[in-house]
Amino acid sequence: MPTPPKKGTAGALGADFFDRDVHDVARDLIGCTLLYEGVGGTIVETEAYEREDPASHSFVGLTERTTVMFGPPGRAYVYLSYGIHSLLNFVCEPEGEAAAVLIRALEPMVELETMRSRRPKARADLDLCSGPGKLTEAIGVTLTQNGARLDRDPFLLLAPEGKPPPVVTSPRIGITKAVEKPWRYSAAGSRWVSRPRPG
DNA sequence: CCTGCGATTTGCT
DNA sequence: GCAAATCGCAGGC
Repeated sequence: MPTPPKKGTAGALGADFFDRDVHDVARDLIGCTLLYEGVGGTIVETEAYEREDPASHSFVGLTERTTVMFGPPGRAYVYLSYGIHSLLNFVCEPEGEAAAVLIRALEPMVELETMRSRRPKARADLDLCSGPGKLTEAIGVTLTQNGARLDRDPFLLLAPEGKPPPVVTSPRIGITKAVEKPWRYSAAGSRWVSRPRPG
């Protein structure tokens, strides 16, 4: 059977990209372009969360909040952190599993002025998207996008145009369980990652 | 450069 | 009832 042509923009990442090991996805997302309503940039930092991972929301099993994580891959899992920040994750692995990649930092590339106006507290462009709560504020992602497909508007995810950058791993940030797992993935040497800097 | 703390809401025990 | 996948500000070195 010939492979049917893929719909959507050339190079756009579909559900098949996310239907595999969450660590492979987290690593391969570094260097990809993430746009939300035409605003965003290059992904430079992610973290992987597994089904049987004490640091993952999915560890407690299927609840109202974790329903999206247990659902099909290629969807957005957005939740409220510390009562204030919306954090954006990409659901991975087959339906019934529950793994997700947290998007932690972007290099701002498109619609810089829009992002600056949404984040007046950012003193420099380095502060626009250098954290999971910062980048959702900058690109405009909110809780209403929980469960939304990533392969259609208003999301646009593109594979790197050239060679993807080298990736370094380090321990995850802001968790209290499974703190030793090196499941934070960053573009090597990037100035756009969050604190503390890897390495 | 670093450390400490309050904001503010939800979800699970 | 409390901990939480964070951020920004204050204060000290």
